[in-house]
Amino acid sequence: MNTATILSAIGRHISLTDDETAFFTSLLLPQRVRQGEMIEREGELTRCFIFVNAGCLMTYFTDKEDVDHVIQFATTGWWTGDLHSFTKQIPSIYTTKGLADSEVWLLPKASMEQLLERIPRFERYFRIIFQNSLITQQHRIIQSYSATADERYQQFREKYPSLEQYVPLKYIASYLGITPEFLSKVRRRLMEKS
Amino acid sequence: MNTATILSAIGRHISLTDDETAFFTSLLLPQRVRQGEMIEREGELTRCFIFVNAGCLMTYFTDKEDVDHVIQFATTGWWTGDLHSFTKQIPSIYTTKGLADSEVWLLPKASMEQLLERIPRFERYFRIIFQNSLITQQHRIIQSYSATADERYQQFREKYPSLEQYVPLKYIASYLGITPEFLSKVRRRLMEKS
DNA sequence: ATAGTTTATTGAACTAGGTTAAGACCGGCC
DNA sequence: GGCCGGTCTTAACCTAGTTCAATAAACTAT
Repeated sequence: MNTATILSAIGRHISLTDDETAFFTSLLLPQRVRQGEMIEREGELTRCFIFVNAGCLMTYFTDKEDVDHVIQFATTGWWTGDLHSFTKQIPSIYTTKGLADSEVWLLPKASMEQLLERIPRFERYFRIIFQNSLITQQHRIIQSYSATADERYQQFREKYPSLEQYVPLKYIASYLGITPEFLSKVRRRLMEKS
Repeated sequence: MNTATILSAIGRHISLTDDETAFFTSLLLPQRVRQGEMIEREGELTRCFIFVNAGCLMTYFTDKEDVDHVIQFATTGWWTGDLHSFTKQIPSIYTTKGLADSEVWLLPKASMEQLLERIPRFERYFRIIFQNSLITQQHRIIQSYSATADERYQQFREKYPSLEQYVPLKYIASYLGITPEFLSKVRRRLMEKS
């Protein structure tokens, strides 16, 4: 498992010396995640921030009626995990599992703190990552309130074409905030139109 | 208009020397916003990031059917504005206006960049701000998908009791993703119960 | 190959929330 | 004072999306 992907992702926002690169990579823990395997579990503390090196993960919330709600998919090049649990060290309300056999880099909380202290440019890096993520989440909220399920599905397909290969429809439905049955109807309507 | 509020908000996350404080405050532009006045408008570039010193603002999105969707309220101590427009310098899709006579500090984009360059600890400050905001938005998405309008309204009241004094019900309805008429029903049901 | 499990689809009955329209209330303002 | 524009509520009807139940198709594991 090599560091090319993660270093290039970071290189898009900040540049590092060779020493800094070496220090950073020394903090990373490689891990494999099999399809269906859970890497973080509801109720446990999130000890690591997760970078997807290959494959695909999803993070979901299980409500009081035991229904899962997908809050995020993450493919190659994305960070994921429960930020709330990670930063405050409280039990997570989310579960993260592999949608395909995947490889991830784990950055433990203590390592993250060392990293930010020793190379403050990483503050910048994560500031930019979180800022972009925030913009995306705001769009998602708007969409969920102003677009119909049909529109949301079409925009999802346009925005994340690469996900369709990994993600079962029922999880896409969940991500869109509808039932799998209704997604079926939506898909049918779209097929009939074209 | 004095800088005590904004400095204390920042002091909660990073500490500054007197020189740094002076430099930071020299970048801020004070502005008054009257109730109903728009401080950022859909279609225009967002030139400044906004800190609410007193009063209350709201940011909303107007959809193709001309319906407004409130995406954020901001009272004393909160940053607001359209991050997407601000960072990429593209026309904003949001409008921000005063819900009450308010005072804000404006931080122009160029000043923000100078600030981050000269005092990299501000990268840390904004990293933390965005990270917390991201956590909040994720909760909001979960809620919109897993809670009923009744539950969302009650949780809103618990979470932001201070907003009720400023915010007309129709905007609360919009924030919750329902119509004002339906919020009326919800409120009535709650009254009858207790 | 076969049985068992998970995923996707279909249709009928249902409900949370939307729409439309009307009236009550309230505050500003000439 | 009286009018006017905005806010809130009520009620009757409407619809996007849910629930439930049955079936088909696709994986998995023996």
